[in-house]
Amino acid sequence: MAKSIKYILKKDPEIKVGGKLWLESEGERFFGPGPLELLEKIEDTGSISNAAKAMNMSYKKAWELINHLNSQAVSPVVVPQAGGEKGGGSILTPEGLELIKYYKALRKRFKTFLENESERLKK
Amino acid sequence: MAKSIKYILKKDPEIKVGGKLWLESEGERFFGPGPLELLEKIEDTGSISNAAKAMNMSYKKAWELINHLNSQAVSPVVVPQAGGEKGGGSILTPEGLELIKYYKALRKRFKTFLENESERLKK
DNA sequence: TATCGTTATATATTTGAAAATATAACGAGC
DNA sequence: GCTCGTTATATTTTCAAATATATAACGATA
Repeated sequence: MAKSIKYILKKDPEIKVGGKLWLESEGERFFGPGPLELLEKIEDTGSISNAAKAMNMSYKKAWELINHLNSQAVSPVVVPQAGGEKGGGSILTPEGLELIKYYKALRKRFKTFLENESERLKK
Repeated sequence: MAKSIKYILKKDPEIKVGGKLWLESEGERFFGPGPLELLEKIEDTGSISNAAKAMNMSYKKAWELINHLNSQAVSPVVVPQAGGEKGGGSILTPEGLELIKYYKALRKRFKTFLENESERLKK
């Protein structure tokens, strides 16, 4: 009789089931933990540029994430404004705010899944 | 009233929730899709070396994965034999086979989770 | 004891993704 | 029309991760 998994892996240090979630279109990922944080920081700071700085991301990468993200939505989740008062900035649309809300709820359900699976590994 | 998520993302091409799962110890991953495939190939081919070739992985990386994996188990999941008939080889222990079985079952439950979440995104 | 292809390990090389850098366009407010 | 800091974009540089290469040890079999 083969041992079940909980007798195979070490108990100390504790072993957990970890994971990552994202949204994808045609196998290409366009939203996950990184873009979530970026959206939140854009909301906080008012610009892609400042948001990128705040999370130690290059502006280029941040801009590409936002650009790609916008292309997957019916209408943009971030609206850029080049030029203008203080040089411009970017704002989240209601759709952007809803996306944040959705992903956080999804993440919570995933957390529960991972916790349940990690419990299974224990005696 | 804000739109719900299903009115925000494009319907075509279809958008799905994707993800990845692994086993971790102290935040360090030691088992996931790659090691799973490697174990299966070791079972098929009889050696780490051949298994690595079969999946286009360098021997070094394969050896490190196996070494790390063994260190997380109470007793080894792969037993190496350097030297001997045909130069040696490696065999999976019953624990190794059980680990494959466990991970595949876990992956199936995760697949269900992802499918349910992807359904939510549709009308 | 000679052979075989493997395990085990160290070092050198490649390479590809990320970051850094540079530059132009933008447009409200002064 | 000048200034500001942003968006937008191209190019260069960096760096870490992966691969490639090299070498020794292993041990059953013949």
